[in-house]
Amino acid sequence: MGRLGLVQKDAKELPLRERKKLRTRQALVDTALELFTAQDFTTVTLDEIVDAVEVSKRTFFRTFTSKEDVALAPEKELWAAYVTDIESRPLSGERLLGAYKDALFAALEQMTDGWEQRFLASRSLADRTPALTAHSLRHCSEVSANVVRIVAGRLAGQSPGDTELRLLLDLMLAAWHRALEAWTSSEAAQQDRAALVRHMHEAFAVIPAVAALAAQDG
Amino acid sequence: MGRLGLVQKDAKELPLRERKKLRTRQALVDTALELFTAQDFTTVTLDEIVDAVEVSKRTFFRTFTSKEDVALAPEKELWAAYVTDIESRPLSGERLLGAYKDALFAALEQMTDGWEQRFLASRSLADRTPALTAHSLRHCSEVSANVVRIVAGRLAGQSPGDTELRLLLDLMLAAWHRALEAWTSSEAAQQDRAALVRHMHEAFAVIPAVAALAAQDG
DNA sequence: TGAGCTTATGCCACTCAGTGGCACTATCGC
DNA sequence: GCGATAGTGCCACTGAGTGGCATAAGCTCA
Repeated sequence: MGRLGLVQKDAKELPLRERKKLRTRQALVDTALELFTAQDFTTVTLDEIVDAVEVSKRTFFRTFTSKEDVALAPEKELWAAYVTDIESRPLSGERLLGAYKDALFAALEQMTDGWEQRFLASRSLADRTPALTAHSLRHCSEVSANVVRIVAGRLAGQSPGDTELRLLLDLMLAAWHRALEAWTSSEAAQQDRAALVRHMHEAFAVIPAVAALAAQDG
Repeated sequence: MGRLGLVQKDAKELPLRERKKLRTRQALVDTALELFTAQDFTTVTLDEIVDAVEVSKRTFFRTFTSKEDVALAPEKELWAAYVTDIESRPLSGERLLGAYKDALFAALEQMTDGWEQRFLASRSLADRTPALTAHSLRHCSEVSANVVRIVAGRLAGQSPGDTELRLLLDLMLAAWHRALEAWTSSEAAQQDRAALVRHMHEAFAVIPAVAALAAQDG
């Protein structure tokens, strides 16, 4: 579909300075995830990371806001694509959950090659590192608030209120988190993107039953 | 109903050493919330807090795990009561959402006098402090996992699967967070416990509509 | 191609959260 | 009261994150 080609073209059109910045950024993410995976998020020190990449600590903090930030870079990439997709996606009062879900599948598809390995490493780390869990949840919550603001603006005044929009999104995100859990805890051979999509379908398939349970005692 | 009397009796029966620990703990929470509210979570330094309470920094970290921990103490208190309530609450496969909700109302009632002021301060801080938002969400997520483990064990094998149990709980928690948002952003005169309960009812009342939206596009 | 502007980087010193270790003091059980 | 058993204070240390300033690298226009 030429997506990758487009990205390369974009990259080539970027001025040298920007390309260098992106290159060190990518190097930082890669080596950080490598070191965190080999050892552990808490034991790996920032100095080890910047020494390995041969940049100063100062440069690290101009690229990332914190040690957690670099470890969650793949996740942030995904959510950025999600927001972009939602912004340009046709919406209607009904089939909202469908739109929420479809945007996530679409965002997933937009990730470049190699993203899934980084994302898997990032998620595995987050599952066993409290500090990363916390940062991940906060980012997710910020994105949710943004998405609801966008969607509410688009459906201005129409059918579902803001609270409904948000609860529905949170419900989908809850399912997404179950899917992630299943994915990261599955055997290594089943940790590619297709498997993640399967887990997402399974988790989303549970939602109707939950809706029934929720409806039966208002 | 004599609940408060019981608590006082319990406190009196505690050995002196324990009572002292509780006293400094309470002093730390109170002054920390005071200072954070007067200034700001990030600008208030740990030394200021421990100087005001006249304990050493070392003692602070024997009582709390982090600076965030002390700021979220009222919230943790509530969730501890929630888990305790769930553990001893009769459960059935149907009316699960009802049980989740009722346990929260029950936990709220068990909080001692003065709790709501501390909780309000804590929540207001959390709303405008990223680090606190993150820690709060993580704690909530850990409690969720625990609650589902408990409930799943009690309903072993029965009707709803673990995923359904978790998604339903997450849905309730999403509503709870909306209620909190409404409560903390309301005018000061409407920030007592009764008002919080009203906001909870309002938020929970939205769930059926969300269930309908979720059911219509599986 | 080079002068001059702009922007990223490196380096240094600093603050502050959090930890480990050890001596000290207060409580408890008898 | 007298050992045993805590909790506390003090001190030195690591490691994350920030501010400031000099330097180097990339960009722009002649």
